[in-house]
Amino acid sequence: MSLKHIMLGMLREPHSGYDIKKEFEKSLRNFWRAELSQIYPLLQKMDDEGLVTSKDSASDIGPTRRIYKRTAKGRKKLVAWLSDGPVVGTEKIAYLAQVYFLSDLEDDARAIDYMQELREYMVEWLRTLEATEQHWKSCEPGYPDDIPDKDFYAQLTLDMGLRKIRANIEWCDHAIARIRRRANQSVRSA
Amino acid sequence: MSLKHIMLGMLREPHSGYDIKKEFEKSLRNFWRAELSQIYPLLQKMDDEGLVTSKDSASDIGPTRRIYKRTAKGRKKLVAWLSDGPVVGTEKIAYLAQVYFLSDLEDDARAIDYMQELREYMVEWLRTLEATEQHWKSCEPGYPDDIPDKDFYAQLTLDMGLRKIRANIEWCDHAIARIRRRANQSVRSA
DNA sequence: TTTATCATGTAAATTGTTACATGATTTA
DNA sequence: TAAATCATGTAACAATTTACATGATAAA
Repeated sequence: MSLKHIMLGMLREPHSGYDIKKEFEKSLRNFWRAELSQIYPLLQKMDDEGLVTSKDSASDIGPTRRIYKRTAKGRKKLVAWLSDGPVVGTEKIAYLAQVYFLSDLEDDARAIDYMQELREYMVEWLRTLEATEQHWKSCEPGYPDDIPDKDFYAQLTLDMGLRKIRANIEWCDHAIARIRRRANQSVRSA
Repeated sequence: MSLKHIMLGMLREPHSGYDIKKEFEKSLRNFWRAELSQIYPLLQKMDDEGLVTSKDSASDIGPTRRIYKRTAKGRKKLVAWLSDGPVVGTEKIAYLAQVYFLSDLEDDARAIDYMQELREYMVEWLRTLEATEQHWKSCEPGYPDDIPDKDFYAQLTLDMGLRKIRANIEWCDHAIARIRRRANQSVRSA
């Protein structure tokens, strides 16, 4: 159960459910996302299990916020998750499944359209990652290596994001070129 | 709902639920997986919806197989899915979430262990992908571009897998080197 | 004779998404 | 005055995983 552990990671500092959602949108969206309707009940459950504590905090601009923070037990649970080693082999990448069956479009032009749309999405994504990097560079003087541990490991995932997305764009370009070359050749058998 | 469409892709040729599971293990495991307990009920549902037809086929080595094949309606549904454009932004990569919180181990050596274990997994994965490529190369004379459409698009996903996994290994190496460098430096603030 | 493979499924639990419900404050 | 943001949640549904259940054949 990754979400629980991810939230335990975030709750090193006190956060509300709303905060957690924002953190997903801002920093983790490249590898995980969760809806408020999943976050709120899970926080309550984690409270019941003694993994977090909660306290109410009045807000001047909205309703009372419920602030959670992990307990020693919660931290131990997170460390156990990390110590168990990498959680791998469960990734699902829908767009690759689509590419796998792209021949069913029975039209090279439409396959190219698909790959171009995918490329555009990746380029857009790269832009946001590069903006994030730029922001870090200007805020943290020792970026990327001489920064606090917490930021350093976060930067590692940003670095992976940048590498992955650049590899993806290159792949799209190669794929489009290859489909074009095939399309320009004489008629092939299906 | 991607699984339904993926199965419609597979059911271009007649297959049993058992066959479909094998296909996941053999060819799609890099970007999707599904259990038999999900496959069987979904096939029945798709039959009810008129997306596939089924017929029983006696087997000499086991129980009667139920063979499914997509209908014209099923194929249309698949084409609609592909035509809708890339399904993106829903990927969940648990190991990146772990790396993000690796500072909670509060021990560089254990973080390095983690990254090394991740690297080993990736190397193993690369080996299987390279074996797959080798197999194709020796079976299909025109590999990778002068092969039937269906195989060509499958090869595109293999190519992406190889690129991605190689980028991952490079990233692991860089990450390990960076963690080591930091560990050897003087004490830093958390 | 035990284990693996073939082949079907159901049941229960967990995880995740979409829709619904409320109400205050701030900005356009 | 309408829309966005703040902030909480519940309900219903969909997707996925894990465990259970059966029984034949083939290989070690």
